Amino acid sequence: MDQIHSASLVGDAIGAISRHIRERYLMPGDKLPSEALLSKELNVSRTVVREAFRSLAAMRIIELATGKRATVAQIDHGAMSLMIEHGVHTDQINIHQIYDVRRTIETRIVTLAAIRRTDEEAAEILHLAGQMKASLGDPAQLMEYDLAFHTALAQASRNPVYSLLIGSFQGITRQTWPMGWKTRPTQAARDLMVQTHVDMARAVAASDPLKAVELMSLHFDESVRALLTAGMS
Amino acid sequence: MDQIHSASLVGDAIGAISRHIRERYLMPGDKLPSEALLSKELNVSRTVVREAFRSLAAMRIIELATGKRATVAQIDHGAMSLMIEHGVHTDQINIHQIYDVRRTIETRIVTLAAIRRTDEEAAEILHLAGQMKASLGDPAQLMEYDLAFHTALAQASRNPVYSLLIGSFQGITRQTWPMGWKTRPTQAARDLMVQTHVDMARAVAASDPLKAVELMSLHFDESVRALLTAGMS
DNA sequence: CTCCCCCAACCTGTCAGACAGGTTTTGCTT
DNA sequence: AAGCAAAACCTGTCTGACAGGTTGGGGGAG
Repeated sequence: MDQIHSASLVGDAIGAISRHIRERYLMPGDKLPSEALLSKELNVSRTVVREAFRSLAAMRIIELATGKRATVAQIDHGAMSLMIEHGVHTDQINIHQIYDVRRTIETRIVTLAAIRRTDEEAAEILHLAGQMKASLGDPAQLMEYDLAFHTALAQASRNPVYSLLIGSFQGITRQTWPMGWKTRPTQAARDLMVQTHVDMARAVAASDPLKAVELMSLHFDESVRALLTAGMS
Repeated sequence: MDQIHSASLVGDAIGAISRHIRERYLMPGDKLPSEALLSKELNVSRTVVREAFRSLAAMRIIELATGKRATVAQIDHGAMSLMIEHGVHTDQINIHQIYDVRRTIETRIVTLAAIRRTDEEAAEILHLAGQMKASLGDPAQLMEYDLAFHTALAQASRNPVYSLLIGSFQGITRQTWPMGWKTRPTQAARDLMVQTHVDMARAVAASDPLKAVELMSLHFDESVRALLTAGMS
């Protein structure tokens, strides 16, 4: 019954299921075998198959739903977001390090967005910047439009890896954004922050990557300064 | 016994355990309660707690080991690496998109590395570049030194998020690297590729970020061209 | 002949209990 | 006081059971 213990039955099952997906070229939405069938094929109990499924679902490699069969999943930032948050909460990553990465990739994103955006995307980006301006009195709402703005830019870059990364930082950004906002006490500072976004949207709409990058850099310079003022070492 | 079904018992348990880590400020290495205790506290079966543990372990938020209690884990690129590979295998991400991201972050990494590297790190980076040169006849070995070289640069950037990202791309790079190598058929092309790394290592050791960035850009220009030649659309 | 509804078969979510190892703690012996 | 061995504890896996969600197909109504 029991063969050589390579590592753990669950680990082996994860490998077998991954291989199954790869070898059959399964695409997102395609169905996987049922737990019962896999447990028979792999000669392990349903418990083991279930734990393997859970592991893959945690990484968003597959998707589970009650009653239905497991399916191959679309890439999604949920898992990475949790991992990043965990890193920050356990002092393995700090906010400045995240800002450095965001600055690096977002300057690239905005360049690509200015070059590749469709007209619909340009309109959406302009719209979101406009909504930011309209939400100056409601920080929580403003933050959501801000996040949506950067997500839309990533989308317009036409590179799903950038979307994935921006999404991954969204969770932790949501927890630190208010800190930066509070340190922009004057109306002028707040107007500037929002205006920078509006101008950036216009630069992207005008297909002017250089201008867009300049504004993105300005935005991050300003944000990092705000965080420092807030006492984040 | 059964209260309102928020979503799923396992989902709730994952939340409860995450909260436990956060609220008690647990750090990597700290122990979590046993499965039996958690199942009693959360009023669920051990099955549910185990599946929650597996999910968190898949995201490398906690670490499991037989006999021992679960512990809080250090951030690690294993899970992200699998997610990226899954994205590529299911045609949701292509190699060029990954190269664009790598180029973007590695030019930043090499700048930071040139500024922040310790003398030990500089020596290690020079050593790895030297090993690449010595492995010109053994592609598999050369690839490993190449990967180690870029990992060492990320390390020297002193930003764990860059290390995490570089590590995440390593799995898929390992699967595509040989393709690029084969399209450098002449000895001159291969020498150039390795020499670029040696020069880059020297620039980092000399604390010359501008030169280092220039070489990194050159390297990626060349790599992307190689991939295109290999017929990667 | 077509359409719709409902049921049977299938599938996942959760529980309880059991047992084989690996790990830690305790307490006794020397 | 140091060291060792047994007891207590813990995780990995299996089995069997049942509630509830999902789906395809067959039969009846129109």
